[in-house]
Amino acid sequence: MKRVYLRMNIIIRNYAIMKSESITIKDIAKALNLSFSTVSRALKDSYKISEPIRRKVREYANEHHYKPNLLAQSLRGNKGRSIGLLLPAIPNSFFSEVISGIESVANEKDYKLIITQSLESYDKEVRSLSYLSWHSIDGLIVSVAAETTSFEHFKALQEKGTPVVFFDRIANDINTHSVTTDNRGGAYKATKHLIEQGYRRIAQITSPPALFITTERLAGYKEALQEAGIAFNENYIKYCDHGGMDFNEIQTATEALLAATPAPDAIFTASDRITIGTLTVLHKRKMKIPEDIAVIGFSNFSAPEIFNPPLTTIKQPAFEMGRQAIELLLQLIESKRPIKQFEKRVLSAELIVRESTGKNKRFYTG
Amino acid sequence: MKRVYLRMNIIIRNYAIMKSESITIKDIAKALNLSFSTVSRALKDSYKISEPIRRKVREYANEHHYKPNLLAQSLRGNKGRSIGLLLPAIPNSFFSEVISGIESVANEKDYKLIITQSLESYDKEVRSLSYLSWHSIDGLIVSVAAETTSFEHFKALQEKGTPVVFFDRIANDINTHSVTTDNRGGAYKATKHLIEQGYRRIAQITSPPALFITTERLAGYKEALQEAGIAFNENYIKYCDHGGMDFNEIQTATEALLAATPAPDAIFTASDRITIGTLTVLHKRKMKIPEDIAVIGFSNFSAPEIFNPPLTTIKQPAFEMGRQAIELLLQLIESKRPIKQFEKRVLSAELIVRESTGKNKRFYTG
DNA sequence: GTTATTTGTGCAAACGTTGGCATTACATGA
DNA sequence: TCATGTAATGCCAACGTTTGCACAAATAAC
Repeated sequence: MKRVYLRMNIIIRNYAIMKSESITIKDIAKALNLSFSTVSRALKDSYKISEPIRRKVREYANEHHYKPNLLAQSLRGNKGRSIGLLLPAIPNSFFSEVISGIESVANEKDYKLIITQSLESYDKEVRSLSYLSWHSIDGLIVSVAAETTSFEHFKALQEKGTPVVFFDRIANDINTHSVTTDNRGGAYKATKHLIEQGYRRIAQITSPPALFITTERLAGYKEALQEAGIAFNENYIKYCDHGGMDFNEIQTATEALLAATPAPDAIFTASDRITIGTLTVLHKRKMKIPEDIAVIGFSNFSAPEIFNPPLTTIKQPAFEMGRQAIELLLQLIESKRPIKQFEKRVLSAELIVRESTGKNKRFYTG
Repeated sequence: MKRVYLRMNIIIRNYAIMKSESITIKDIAKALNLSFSTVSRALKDSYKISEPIRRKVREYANEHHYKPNLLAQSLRGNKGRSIGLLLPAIPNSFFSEVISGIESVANEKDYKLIITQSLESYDKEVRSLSYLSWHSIDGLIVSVAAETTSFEHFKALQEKGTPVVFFDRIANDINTHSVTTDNRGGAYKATKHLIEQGYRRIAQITSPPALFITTERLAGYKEALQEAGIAFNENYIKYCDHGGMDFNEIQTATEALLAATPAPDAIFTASDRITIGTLTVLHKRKMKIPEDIAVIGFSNFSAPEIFNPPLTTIKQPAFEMGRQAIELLLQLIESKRPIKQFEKRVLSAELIVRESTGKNKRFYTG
């Protein structure tokens, strides 16, 4: 009963906001016979205002559903209360989940989100950045494009005073907050798991070598190999320079691996796009997984268990990553004094074992 | 050679924009000894301005990378040059692709996108709407939540003068532009395909009955059944009231179908979320697809061919739907006189046959 | 009962743009 | 020559907010 009442209340209030021409500070001032500055101050108790007036103003404002005009506030402070978001691609299980995490906080804190996608292209990334800058964003959240090797454009923005937070694909030489998965640890877990399952010739199809995530994942991979006394084989590492935006790139990589002698007995794919591409090629070639070759993916698929076969994955906490990225950004935006001590948050990745990495039945000792 | 030069050029220009404190109309006016109104008018040739002055202003503006302050323009016109986007969920293969389509046009036309998700909840939808309204959006693109049965909140916004365009899940009794898939035709194709493959007891797990997409899909389904002389069986239709946000909902539906006598020999799932849920349940029960039961999905998965088994789908043109939705919206926003004749665009859906609907080998005549 | 100090309030400018109106200069027609 | 017309430009207010400064009134200190 009570619940219904509350809900109705909310709805009615919202309707009112949507319908009525919204009132301004001036209206309140006129109605209450005050100056607008007093009203403004009463609303945000920013200054010494007597209690009775403050109350009167608040009450009137509430009753009439006063909402500050965001456009005016923006113009005044030259702050649009908006956050730029620059990422490789929206329709991507990982990034769309990150966006969702970011959106959840942005809405709550009344920040607009301006989303742009680089589609892994350096040029588009630079263009997007100046676009966002023009829209006077208060801050930026980025995951850099696969093609990007220089980070000057981010530095330029930062020097102009716009706070930047990187997630997942970070620009390592830019000093700011960042949130990443424990790529090294994740790759280590993945590789170790494969070794434990009896695989020895473990290949990796991954993002471009210039990206920090790539080197980290390579490091974790090497670490696990070394621990097991397996020699590192350069030929088993294939890079996708466009982050797999181009299927051919993945196909070429996969086929090169299959053609190697000896061919790998397991593949570690570094992103969902790459995983899809690789699996597509393997299926096309009628290869059995894991009998012919095992596959493990760094992934964010919503249901890897319905794949053929159910895919073993290293799952990244995408939603949480988004949440934390925007939290860090808001911290930078809203802090009074400039922040110099930056946080590099590392979220752990989880190994979820499914069938694509079943025991290697043709175990060998080579 | 030429290309490199051009590219460098773009980058340098963009850097300049990002670095320098951007100049204003006043700066130009001062430098050229003109009044701001003249400068303003020269820049948008809105008024009679002599050619030499126009040229001088334009040149100066270009040289100094003048970009109008969007915040100021917004305040003046009470138009934020921003578009609200309200959809059930961002991390969803269909919607994220739609967003991508919308984004591609929005960026090009310098519109900000304010994205909100309803998570299929009516309450959250209403709240999102007033949130968007507060942010003085110029227009709204919506796909309504599964829970929604009343559309008053949209009407309120519309009456306030904000143009609205619906896509996919439309509010049928609101008079405005919309873009949908040919749901009826798609469902017809799906059902007919199943029939042709030898299935007779065809079930449907679908969205709530209040949604237009649901009734349309049901209509197409019935049409195909009737054409084949198969009686419609109410028990074979299961609705997911929360659009499948809750896995239990799907599980219950699927299990109810499997428990029916006679159990269906094929299931038509109406969205990716539902498809995932249904397949998960079927796999958990070790049912073979299509031997034990066939599955076809209304879908937008990026790679249904790597599923177990490769999934037959009715594919919706999601990106294109997004593009058309925003095009229609911009048409409404930018039109001088009020538009009264509304367009209901219907994009056709494509049947892609894969293994999950292989021939029914235990063909029967019942 | 003066003079400081505090407390509360109002005035006005500013953010960058735009557009109505006023003004100027010059040309046209009677 | 004077009125009228027109083209080009300038002036100024407005959009809604915030905030430094001024000022009045009330309180405190001497």
